[in-house]
Amino acid sequence: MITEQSLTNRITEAFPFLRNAEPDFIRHFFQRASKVSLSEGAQICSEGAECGSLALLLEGRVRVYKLGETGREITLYRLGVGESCILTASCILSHVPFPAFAVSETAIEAVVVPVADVNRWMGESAAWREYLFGLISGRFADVISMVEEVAFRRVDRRIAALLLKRSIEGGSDEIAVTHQEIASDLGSSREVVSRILKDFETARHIKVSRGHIHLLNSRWLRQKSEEF
Amino acid sequence: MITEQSLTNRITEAFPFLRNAEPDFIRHFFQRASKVSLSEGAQICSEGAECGSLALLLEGRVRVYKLGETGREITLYRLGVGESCILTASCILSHVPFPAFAVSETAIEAVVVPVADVNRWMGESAAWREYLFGLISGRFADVISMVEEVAFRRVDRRIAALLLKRSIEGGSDEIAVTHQEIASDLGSSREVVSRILKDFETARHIKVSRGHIHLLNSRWLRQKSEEF
DNA sequence: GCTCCTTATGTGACTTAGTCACATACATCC
DNA sequence: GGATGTATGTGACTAAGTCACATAAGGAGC
Repeated sequence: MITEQSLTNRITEAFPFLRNAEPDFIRHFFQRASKVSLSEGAQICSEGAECGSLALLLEGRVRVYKLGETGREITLYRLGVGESCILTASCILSHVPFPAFAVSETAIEAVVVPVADVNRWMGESAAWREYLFGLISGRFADVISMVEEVAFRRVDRRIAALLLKRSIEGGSDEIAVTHQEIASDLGSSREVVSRILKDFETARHIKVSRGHIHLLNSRWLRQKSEEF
Repeated sequence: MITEQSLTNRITEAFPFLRNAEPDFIRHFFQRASKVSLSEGAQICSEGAECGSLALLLEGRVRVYKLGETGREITLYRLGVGESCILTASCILSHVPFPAFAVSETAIEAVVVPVADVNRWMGESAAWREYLFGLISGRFADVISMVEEVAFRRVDRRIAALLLKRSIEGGSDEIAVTHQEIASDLGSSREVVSRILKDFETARHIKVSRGHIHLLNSRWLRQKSEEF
């Protein structure tokens, strides 16, 4: 049960669908919700696990990824504030085991609600239903474009796109990332990433140092990322 | 509106969730539904299209696929009797354009219902809700395992698995498929498939002829497909 | 400052996959 | 039985992934 005014305000801020939701639903929601915190790097869901509750992200970022038999990884999508572990929801609602891993990339605060309520509210609140459906479709689309990426796009272009995205997100042309992290994001391998980054550097489009990449020529990277 | 007894029976047969659904919902469903037929090879949804209705498959099979800029294709999943173009549903419910192509692989009969009802019934019928959610999660899981396949599994193993699956589905060790079709299914290219099939044939595990593949050694194929 | 240690990165040699530009083979329809 | 369209074969090349290492960069502790 969440009652504290400042917290309910924060939650309503992070989840705008609550503004337009049915008063009854809102009341139930805060009655049944509780708040949890997790530190960075915490395993949130493991492959095959059954989820007993749904977490709505109030603060922080979560990475959902697949792990290959060879140890390689690929990021399916990320969750930010206002989103929720929708794969969890999907599993909850259809009683299917979770087919991936989820891990916190930053410290996290979340609002959690029990499975039973997630289900019940589907029938009671249009706002809740639309919120969940919107998330699921969004992630579904993410994963589909991931298939497209992996199946059809060249790794050098995908790396260029990733560097740009990170630079924009971080608001700086200096980004803190290791080659391994890039590889795990893209589902490629570290050596391949290293080699391509080296090529970029040789052509003076970036500057690499241990754990950091400095973008020197974003225009070129954009062009590269848009080829095809 | 569908009233004919034999047809409503057939529909209830294909969509068991209707058995346990609320009587009111069932009545509305048949009131608003209509039947359509499509021939093989018909384009059902195109990338970027907005879908105005939801189709529930009564007979036939649909392939949903992505098209790469280079012309290569990859199958995301297939729909059979009792399923429905859930990507459509997902797009309907979240007002997002359809991110792929769907085409009929056989002649098709389907029950279609207007978007507005799809939405409204979500609030009115638990059975309907569970049906749709079940489908979405199922497809979501399909696409996720597709990402895994493409990112991590070797093409020869994927081909072995595909041959076995087709053989089992068709109930025969003789399957009618071209190399191009296999490539389009897996998101690979025809030459690669041809070469791998040649290798399989040289090792006497299959026999290839124009448009057909004969499995000679299913046990070996299974083993191959299960490596990793 | 200097060592130790962990983690990050570099590299060559090799295998697997995808591309391009063709050549050939097969089926069937007049 | 030749023409035509589709299916398949092939070599040469580029891109990507794997393996087995070598090397280097930075922090912890002294």
